[in-house]
Parts: sequence; C-alpha cells; structure tokens
Amino acid sequence: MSIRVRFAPSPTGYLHIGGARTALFNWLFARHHGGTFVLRIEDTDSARNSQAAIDVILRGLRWLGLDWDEGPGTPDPDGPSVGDRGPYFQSRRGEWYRRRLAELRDRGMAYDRDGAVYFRMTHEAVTIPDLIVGEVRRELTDREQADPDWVLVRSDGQPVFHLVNVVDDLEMGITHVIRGEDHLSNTAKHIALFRAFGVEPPRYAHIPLILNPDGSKMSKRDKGAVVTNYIEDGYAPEAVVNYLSLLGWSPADGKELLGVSELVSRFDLDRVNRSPARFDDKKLAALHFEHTRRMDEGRFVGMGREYLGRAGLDVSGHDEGYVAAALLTAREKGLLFKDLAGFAGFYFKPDEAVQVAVEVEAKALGEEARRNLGALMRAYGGGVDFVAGSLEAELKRVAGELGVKSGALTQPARAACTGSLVGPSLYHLMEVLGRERVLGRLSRWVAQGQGGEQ
RNA sequence: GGCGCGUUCGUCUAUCGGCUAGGACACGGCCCUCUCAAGGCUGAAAGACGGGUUCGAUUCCCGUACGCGCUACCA
Repeated sequence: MSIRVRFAPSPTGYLHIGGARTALFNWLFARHHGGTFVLRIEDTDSARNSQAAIDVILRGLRWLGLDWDEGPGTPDPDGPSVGDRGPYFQSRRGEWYRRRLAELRDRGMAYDRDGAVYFRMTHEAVTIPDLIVGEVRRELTDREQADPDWVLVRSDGQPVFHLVNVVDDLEMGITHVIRGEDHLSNTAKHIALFRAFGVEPPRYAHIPLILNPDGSKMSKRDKGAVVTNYIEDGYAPEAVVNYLSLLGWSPADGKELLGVSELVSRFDLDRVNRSPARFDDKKLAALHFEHTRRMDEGRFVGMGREYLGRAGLDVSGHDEGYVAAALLTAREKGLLFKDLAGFAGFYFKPDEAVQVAVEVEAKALGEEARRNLGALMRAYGGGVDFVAGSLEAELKRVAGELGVKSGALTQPARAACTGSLVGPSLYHLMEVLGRERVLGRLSRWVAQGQGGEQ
C-alpha cells in the first residue's frame, strides 16, 4: 500500500515553526518512501480565516520547498486544486461531514443533546499504537469517567475538529498521521471514531514539540516562531529545513549538515525521538552560514539581488558581472541576506554618496591616515594591475616605504572606499570596485586638508 | 484536580546492558590575519533524584521531583 500523509494547518495568519517542522517531517516521510504528501486547509473556523491567512501558509511551505502532491493550487477555497480527493479546504467539505454524521447516527453512535450532536464514546481505556511514542494506554480522565461522550457538531451546526479531521483523513486515504505531540491525548477520540466508521485508524506518529529556549511553549510572539520572519530576514531556506530536521530527529551517522536530498534519503520515523526540543537560533545561524557558503554561486547572487531590492537598493544601473562579483565578496561572511545591503551597499553607490560616519572618520581618516592615502593613491594610479593580489603587494610595498604597518593603510582605504571599518576583504573589494571608483573614493579624503599636494 | 508524554554537556543530539559517555552549536585559550568573519589547534562542560532487576545500568522496571501536553459546543 502506498503511503499517504498530510499536513493540515488551520489558517491563523502565520505559519508556526512547529507547524513547519510537522509539515517537513510529513514531506520527508512521503518523499523518502515515494508516497504522497497532501495539503489540506482546516478552515472551519470562518471567523479567523481569510485567503490572506491561507496565502501565508502556502508561501511559507513553498519557500521551504515543501511541495504538495495534492492540495490547493491557490489560497482561494473555490480555486483550482491538484488531486482527486478534494476539496482540500474543509470549508468546502460540508456534505462529506453530513454524510458521515448520518452514518454515525444510523449506527447509533451519535445522538442530539441540547442542540448539539454527541459521539457515543467508549467507556474503556484506549490503546494508542504510536510509531514514535510506543503503545500509549489512555485511561479515562475523571470527567470522562462521569461522561465520556463528546461533541461532534456544535449547536450552531459547525462540526468540530475531531470529526472533520477524522472524516478527511478517512476520505483522503491517509495512511500515516504525523503530527505534534499535543494531539496524543486526543488520539483516543480519533481512534474511537475510525472504529465507529468500521475502519482501522491510520498509523500514528506523534512528534515532540518545539519549545522556547527557556522551555516554555512557543507562541506566535516568540522569537523564531513565525516562518515569515525567516523569509524576511533572509535565511537560506535549506538551512531552515536542515535545522528543523534536527529538532527531534538525527541521522544514524551523526552528520548534521545536510541538504534537502540527503535529508530525503536519510529521514525516517524510526529515528525520531520522544522528547521536546528547545529552539536555538545560534545553531540555525550556523547552519545558515554553512549552507550559504556552499550555495551555488548563481543562486547566491540571485537571492542577494532580491534582498538588495527588498532593502530598496537599486542595482539595475550596474552590469550583471559587477553585481555578481560584488555580492560574492560577501558570501563567506555568513550574513543573513537582509544584512547584505548594509554590508555591501557601498558597491552600488556613486563615489560621492559613500557616507562615512564621524566615528569612522575619527578612527581611520585622521591627518596622518590621509597623508598615507595620498601615497597609496599615487601608487594605485600607476600601472598596477587592479586585481587583489597586485593591490595587496602594492599596498604593502607602499607601507614599507612609509615605514608603517599595512593596517595603517588598509583601514583608511577601507573607510574611504566603503564608509565602514567592517566589510569584505579590502583587496578583493577594490578589485571589484575597479580603478576608477577606488581612486575617486580615495581622492575625496586625500584632497581634503591637503589640496595642495596633488 | 484527572489523564498522558518527557527528563544525557548551556542547547540539539549519539548510545538500542559493558562508557575512558561520542558529535554539533554556543563558550574559553592559542595560532593565523587588511577589518569583521572564517580557518587550524586546544580546553571546559552531561546521564534529575531515590529504589529495584542484573555479574554489570545512561540504557530495563517502580516511585519522587520537575517540565510539557490534553482535559472546550478551539484547532
């Protein structure tokens, strides 16, 4: 039998990191086993659902690279979808729920009370076989001892989560339910419902929760909890995927830096552990660095351009090769893409628009520094090849002549060229900038206060 | 309160009864160095607690503590 799994988020206006991890585990499981990954939108709570909220989820999943084999094509519940088990929006599945409810009534498993429909729940403990947690024997709680029945349909006619979730999993032929551990206790209800329909429940796999660094439950407001923020900050999506994969799962060989295809081939449920994991943005950042430095150059440049644009930096006036070369000098820095504009923005500004903060000027562009820059400028104005190696050799030669350490030239030059004391390798950055821009930027500082020298 | 799940370095984890408890991130030191990084070398750092079972428990069982989840006409 072919594996069918699903991710069934409810559109709350954001995609929670825990939800993303649940989606990822489902997706990895499906891809590893050649199964089918279904996306179903649980938009039964019409009060807080909107296409915008659904769109956030679809975008988040697409950004992570979690493509679905069946599910919505657009955020519109009445729009196109892929797959023959739809609709994939619960708000459009009313007739399926009504039909299944009638079936329950016919079997004497459902009845009305106070305008709502109740399920006739077993009075016995329910054993939940779980692929990750093991066999869980769920005894009745004190309230359930008194009355184990629960609501299937509210008095306003809305079916509750337990009903729609089970009916959809049943109708959609879901074979494995991989979801957060917060659903473990509820699974007793789900199993009882499947049995009431006369079918065996799917296999269950409850994965441990993701907690805040302090061990508390992660909510929307917590740092790192919302996928949209990763997109805005400019993390490499494969780094986020890699990081999430390591929360609750680990590969047999201990290798942690894994690309998506490696994850697909290694992932399976038998190595998912049972204890909750705390979110650690430092480790995510480290993985982001490792993935970006290994990223295909073209893709790095493409992403870089996009985030420069997001930051309002227009690079359209520069040719492709220049933009690519410029961005690539920042690749080894492990920056978030959103920080690229601040780090490498100087490449794309006119010479006279390079801003030098007063602290930077005070620190690196004093009188002596400007004198030194004059010497460097004369050297660079000569026949030197404008490539990093030659620029370095020439700078060191000048430093030797002046009897100063190379740092007495590099930092002033860096400040003049970039406006900052932090940046890419000076020699490489000057190579990219080219002779004209470098001389132009140096001259601004040499000229000031020593106009007569030239 | 009831029911359930969990508990190895600060964090993520490995270990499926033999452990001098391994790796990664973070942290400290040294080296390298044009800034910031990176890199190299190196260091410190863990089995919640108490009982069992066993020749031997981190590993199995029980209890306690702590954490988390569920306990809705929320999903």
